[in-house]
Amino acid sequence: MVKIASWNVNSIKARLPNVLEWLEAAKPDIALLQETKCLAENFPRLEIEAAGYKAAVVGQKSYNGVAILARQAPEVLLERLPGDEEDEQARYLEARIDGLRVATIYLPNGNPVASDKFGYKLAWMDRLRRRVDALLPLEEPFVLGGDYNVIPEDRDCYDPKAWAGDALFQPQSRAAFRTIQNLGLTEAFRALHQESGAYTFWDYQAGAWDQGHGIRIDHLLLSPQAADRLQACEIDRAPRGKPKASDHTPIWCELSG
DNA sequence: ATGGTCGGCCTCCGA
Repeated sequence: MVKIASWNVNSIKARLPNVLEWLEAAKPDIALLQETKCLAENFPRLEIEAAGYKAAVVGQKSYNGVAILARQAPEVLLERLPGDEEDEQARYLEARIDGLRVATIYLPNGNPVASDKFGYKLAWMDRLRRRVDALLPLEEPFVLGGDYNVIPEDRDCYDPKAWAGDALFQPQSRAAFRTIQNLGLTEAFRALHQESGAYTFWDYQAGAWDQGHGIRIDHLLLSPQAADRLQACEIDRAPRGKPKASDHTPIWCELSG
């Protein structure tokens, strides 16, 4: 069995105690992190290694940043999403660990909708679609996990009306997410759970966590060969309730074999 | 109750 988790940590430096506590408690074999918010050379590798994990890192000053943690050093396959040589934002890292291909994804937020940020989001999603298109013919097990910044359906949102104008909830964003899935990927959480109100993000503002006002935007997308092995997928709410929490909480899945 | 919260950091931007 292999346990793969994804967590937007909202700064690896600010969150290091929380991340170390979570690694110790949840014991993922592979951890896909987003919003590390630091240059690769400033990533706290020593502390992560002391916890028993090797890190592959793509960093950037102040914003974005992704990493993959695993017991053995991940074999890095790609450090950026193909399709735009001008794109310098640290949002994608693909690696192989024990025969399994994984990618950590920090998909652009896209707000405000009436700005070029929304166009960048949709273009990034089309690049991801093309990447999936290139990977599927390999017929490999792979997991693309991360902060997709997309609320797939009304039931993934406490108050759909409140999010109607948001980039995370635009019909175009949701359609692009569906298009990627419809290439043949399995969204692990929805494959195993049908309930509404299962969230992965609660805003820091307005007591969203205490009031249960969340959204589900962190997803694990599995290739057919990975989906065949899917045993479990859960959202781990515990880290969101701790002091100095990230605004996201981890999601994980287990694959047999 | 017409606000409120974080993190990084060229004190405002991004979320």
